[in-house]
Amino acid sequence: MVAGIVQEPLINKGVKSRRDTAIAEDTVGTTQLDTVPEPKYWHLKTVLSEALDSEFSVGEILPNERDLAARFGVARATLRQALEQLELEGRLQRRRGVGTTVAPPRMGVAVGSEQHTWPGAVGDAWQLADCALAVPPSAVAKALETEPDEQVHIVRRSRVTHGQPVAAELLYIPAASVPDLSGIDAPSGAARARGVLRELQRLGLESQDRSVELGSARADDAKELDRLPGAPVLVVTTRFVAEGGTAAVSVATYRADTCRLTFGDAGGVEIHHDPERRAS
Amino acid sequence: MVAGIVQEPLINKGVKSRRDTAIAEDTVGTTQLDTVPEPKYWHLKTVLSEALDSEFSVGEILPNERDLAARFGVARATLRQALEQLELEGRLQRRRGVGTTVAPPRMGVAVGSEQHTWPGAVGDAWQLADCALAVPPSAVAKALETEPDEQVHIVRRSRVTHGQPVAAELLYIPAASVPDLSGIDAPSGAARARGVLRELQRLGLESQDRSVELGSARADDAKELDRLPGAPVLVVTTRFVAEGGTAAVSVATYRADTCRLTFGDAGGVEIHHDPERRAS
DNA sequence: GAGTGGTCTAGACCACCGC
DNA sequence: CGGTGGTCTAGACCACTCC
Repeated sequence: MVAGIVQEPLINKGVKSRRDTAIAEDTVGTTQLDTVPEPKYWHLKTVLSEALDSEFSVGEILPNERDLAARFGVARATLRQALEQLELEGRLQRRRGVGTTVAPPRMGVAVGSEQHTWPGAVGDAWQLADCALAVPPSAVAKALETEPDEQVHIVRRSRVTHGQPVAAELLYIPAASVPDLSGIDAPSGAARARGVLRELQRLGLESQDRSVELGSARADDAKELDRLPGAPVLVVTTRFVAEGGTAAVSVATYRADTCRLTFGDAGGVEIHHDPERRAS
Repeated sequence: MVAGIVQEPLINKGVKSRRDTAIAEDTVGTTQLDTVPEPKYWHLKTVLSEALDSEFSVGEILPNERDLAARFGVARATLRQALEQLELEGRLQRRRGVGTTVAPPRMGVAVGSEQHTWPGAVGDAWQLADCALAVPPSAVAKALETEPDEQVHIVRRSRVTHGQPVAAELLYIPAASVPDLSGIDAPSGAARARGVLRELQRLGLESQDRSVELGSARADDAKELDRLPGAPVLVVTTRFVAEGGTAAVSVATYRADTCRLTFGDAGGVEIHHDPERRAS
């Protein structure tokens, strides 16, 4: 669409001008009848998105919010609304006290292959944290078919990819699924977690089903994922079926900003999803 | 946790009090040292979430934002931050000009069974809309292994569950995948879409892989999904492999607020995910 | 301490829905 | 038309990070 002509930068990085390319000028001549006036933050998001494509590279830091807002002639809250959307789409990364940087493309994270495996099988991507005995949330208890006040083993694991934490998981395992824990000395910690998973793997896994939904990070997950509480996450719930019943339930919380969950036979689908260009 | 004692309502629905149960009083005696003062909107979200559980039923409408803000003694923007989170988590539904209502639990939406099938196979959940010939976005072109400026068939479909639109899809099919379209008269529309899919189904499907990521609704998708532009969506990208190459790519946009995507052997996992009670 | 993003306020006006 | 949520403003202060 844009011809090969020299373009004014959408954002003057170094120098501070009164305002850079006022929004009112719109992007080129939109020729659109003002039937439905788009919100400012939406325009802004589009302009910023294009600027990110053409004028910034991954990891580069943007001007701060106050500057950007002034340059575009909008209130900071309005600018922030645009930045929030871009962050939600994985285009930006913001860190308090540091600044806003251009995010790398989302990484593909494999979530379960066709062949069914128990958690903790060789070569899986998870790192054991610890293990405790506690009453699960009622929704999980129902799936496990345990009494609402019955304690189960809860194994915490975390997943790191490319040196970055991407997911935190809670694995709920009823005592009935791991009947013989006599060989395990450790009362808690990674050693015990390892032991519990080893016992679990003795069962024959019949099937597993999974669901994915949007959620927001609880305080503890947020901390582990190096995000603020409330950050958007993809919650992957897996039910492991063995011997006719639910042997375990896993609730894994993935960073929605940096992760693209991949399923299926081969590796990841290599389509980097650019929201502004999805249509034909 | 809450004993069987009579509780003050967290929200007085009918009557307007100066403010209902000030936030400062916190939820019961939290006994927590004020080491890390939680943001107001986070407290608010918790309180509202509990109120939704105990005092409201699905479909019930909440007091309007100005009232609620006044009752809790916060600015409307702060209240809205809490409501936004609850909407993101699928607990609330807000409609401009109407009000805020309590959302039903997210519906499980099956996204592909273990056995691979072409889109348009008998009994799939999609409804054909139309078909056009156009140049796909570059990311899709790369996955299809077509030239960047090569036109492909683009079939639009939509998915309705329980009378509600849940997803909009764009199916990209290179001309090479459907070599013989001679039997199809219609130049466009649902009839042509049907014909193109029928041709596609003649190929042997070898495998398919899928990815899921968070996105925000484009204007046209938003309209079809009955949401505002920018609404959070789960973008499911599927690559269909046949005869050693990519025969088609599907980009499906699901409403993140109302849908829980389910995968796997059996039906849906029946864990309704309540974010506030995920931990033990 | 200086600079960043995160939270919060108290207003205002607009777009939309139903009556 | 009145009432709803959606957008926007111009401030303020706070929490955090880095120097």
